[in-house]
Amino acid sequence: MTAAATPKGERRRYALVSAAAELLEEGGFEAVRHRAVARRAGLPLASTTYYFSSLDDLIAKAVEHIGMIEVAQLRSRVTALSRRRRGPEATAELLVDLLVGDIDGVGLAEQLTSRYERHIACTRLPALRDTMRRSLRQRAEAVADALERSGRNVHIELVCTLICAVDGSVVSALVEGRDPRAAALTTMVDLVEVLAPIDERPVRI
Amino acid sequence: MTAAATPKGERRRYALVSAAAELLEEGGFEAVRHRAVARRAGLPLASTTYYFSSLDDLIAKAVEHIGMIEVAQLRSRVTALSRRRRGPEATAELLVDLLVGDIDGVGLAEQLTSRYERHIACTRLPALRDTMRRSLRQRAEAVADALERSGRNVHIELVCTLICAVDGSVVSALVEGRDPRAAALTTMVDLVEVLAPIDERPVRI
Amino acid sequence: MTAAATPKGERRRYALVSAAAELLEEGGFEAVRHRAVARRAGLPLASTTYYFSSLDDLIAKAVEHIGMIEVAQLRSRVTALSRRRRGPEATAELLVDLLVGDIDGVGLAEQLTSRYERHIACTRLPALRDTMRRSLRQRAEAVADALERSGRNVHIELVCTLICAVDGSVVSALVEGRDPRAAALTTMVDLVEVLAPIDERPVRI
Amino acid sequence: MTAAATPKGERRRYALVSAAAELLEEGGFEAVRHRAVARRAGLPLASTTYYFSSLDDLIAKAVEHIGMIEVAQLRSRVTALSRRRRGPEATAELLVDLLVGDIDGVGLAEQLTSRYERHIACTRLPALRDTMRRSLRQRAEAVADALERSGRNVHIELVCTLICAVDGSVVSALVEGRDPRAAALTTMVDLVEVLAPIDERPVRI
DNA sequence: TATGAATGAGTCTTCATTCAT
DNA sequence: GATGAATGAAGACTCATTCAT
Repeated sequence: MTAAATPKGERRRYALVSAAAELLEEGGFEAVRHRAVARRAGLPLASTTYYFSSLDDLIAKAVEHIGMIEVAQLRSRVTALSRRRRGPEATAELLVDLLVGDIDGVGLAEQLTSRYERHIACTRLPALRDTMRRSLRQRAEAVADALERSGRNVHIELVCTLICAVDGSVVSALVEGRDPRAAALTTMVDLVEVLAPIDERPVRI
Repeated sequence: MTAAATPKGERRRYALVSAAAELLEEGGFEAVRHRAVARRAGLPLASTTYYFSSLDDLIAKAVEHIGMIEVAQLRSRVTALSRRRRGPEATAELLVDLLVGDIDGVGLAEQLTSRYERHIACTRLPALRDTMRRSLRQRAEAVADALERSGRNVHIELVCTLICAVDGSVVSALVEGRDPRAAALTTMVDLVEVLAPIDERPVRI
Repeated sequence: MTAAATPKGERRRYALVSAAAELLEEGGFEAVRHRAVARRAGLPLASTTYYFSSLDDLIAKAVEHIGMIEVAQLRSRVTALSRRRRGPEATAELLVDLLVGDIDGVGLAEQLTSRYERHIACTRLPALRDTMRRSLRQRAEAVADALERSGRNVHIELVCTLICAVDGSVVSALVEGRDPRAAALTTMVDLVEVLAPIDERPVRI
Repeated sequence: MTAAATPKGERRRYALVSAAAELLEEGGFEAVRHRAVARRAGLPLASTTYYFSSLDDLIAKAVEHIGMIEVAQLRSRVTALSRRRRGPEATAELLVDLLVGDIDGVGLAEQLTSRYERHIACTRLPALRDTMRRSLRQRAEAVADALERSGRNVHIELVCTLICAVDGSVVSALVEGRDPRAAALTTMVDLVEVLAPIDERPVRI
């Protein structure tokens, strides 16, 4: 506990969390092992148990870490939002861009796989639930914010529903080996009637 | 099919697959271990490698097993479809009943968790892909069949989109700790405009 | 025992011995396993224990098999002996040709490795001793025969000594990764004074 | 070097290598197993994988260990060389004493068996090659040194040839169940003409 | 504060052999 | 006569965690 207080300790904690996060994205939960994390972080094996009470603890921190990165990335995308055409199709595109864009250099499929692995992991690892819940809420808020900034109507519940549809179609695409973005876009286009009220000036629903 | 009819070896294979499937549903992929499967099946450890070339092979068979059970269950539900009210709300309810109904005694949440774990596992374990793909296709077909039998219009692509939305909302509910059925129903209701053409007599889309 | 009496049984025994011999040459003693032999012979696993009392028994038969092939090969070489130049150098070459020639398509190094593995294996597996002893004696006799046929003097003890020198230099070459034939030839040339009396008409030693 | 001086870890490593070496000499390569080594060293099973990256690694270290012991033993013999008679017979005896003397309490036949097992093992286990090569070179150098110290002429190539002859005759004796020293001596006597120049004052070859 | 050392439990897998048919 | 089925024992190796320093 106090270990984390030192600047050096803080740096090491971060290095370990960061390494664990990388491994988590690359190889799933089973790839996050004490040894692997220590090696990736370039730190001694025992540091993993010194800075974290258990492997589950370290994993939890890694999940939180990725969640924060994802949200930060999403927010910066929202901020940088360029002017877009209006209309449900543009809305569909906007949502897909926000939700299925890759964070950085890592492969998109790998990133999305990891994302949904973390989602369902919450059921088996309840310790992750709060973290994930917060991440999901922040994600929804960021998407809502993006709609607002682009002069659209925000129905927060509807936004959640659309996000679910995107998530579902992305997972489906991952199973089928299809392109996740294309799949999500198709899904959104199918839901054009639902998108309409978001896009219309005079809210009517 | 009856125990007496199947030779002993086949019965043992089945016992192992069945045990592996149980463990998979109860504890996820990492719970499926040679020892655990053998113990659950009441068979010697070596029988797991005698009947299956590797643990991955056994896991693949377990995934296939669950997939077949799920589809069979879904089909029997479709067959037993009671007369329902018409209207988009009834359609929503129908879809949710079909997609988020529990198979048997096992907990619903556990069952759904396992289902989506198996979905995303395809990315890391490509050997599962074909099996899962087949299961998903059969699921979609069964749902389409249900719509047809209940005198509704079938737009197969739209059906897939709705299934994705249900899947996404179920996963979301699992993360949040909410009731998956309720969540799926809410989502469907949000998509009532999309459901409408399914329900209308004269196809219009 | 009686199993071997049937023609079919005899054929199968041979197939198993032959398969075991191949595996022995290719991968050493540890490569000879029930499963591997059965697979290589295209016969059921249990046939390996049906036709042979144990794996050691099968190995012994395989060693004997290779020994007989080696001797037969050597004898045919002796029979086919072309007219050669005289002189110690020619004698050296003759000996090396006979002792370090490869049997058939298999790699020479692999064959020689297996040969000396079988030699030293006798100490750990006394059951092989008689077989190997016979093979070695027949080898020495065949070499002596070759010398006689080519009009040279035969000192059986000296022949054995020369054979030992060749064997030693071949093993040495295998360790060093040098060409076994070249190494053996060099050794023989070093022993030219010893070869001289073999070659001279009037025995002088 | 003393137990007190070496840290505990080093002592354990040594105990394991030493145990592995013993097993290697007593039972050949297949006797060197994690379990057996740990039991022999009186250490927990996991220590074998803690100190050595793999069993092959441990075996390699054991082979190196024996090689160093053999060379050290040979060198001490060379140093302690008593005044000897001259003449080829004495040279033969000297070579055999150096090359076929037993190291310590262990049985001579067992020791020699292990030696040649290690020689030919290099072909199947290339990782051992460098180690063995070094051992063999050092052995040849030590023998050459012995000849020099006893006022004899050294023809390094000839020395190697004689060593090969000794090695070959020892292996042959092991197969036949004859006394290795006697066999080696006989072989050397057969090569008396070759030994002569080594023994002669004025080098003539 | 850190960490090298250590290990019991458990991982998947192979295999020689037995036995019922 | 022949073999599919079966399994206890052992194989190499991994890993989360503890502990002494």
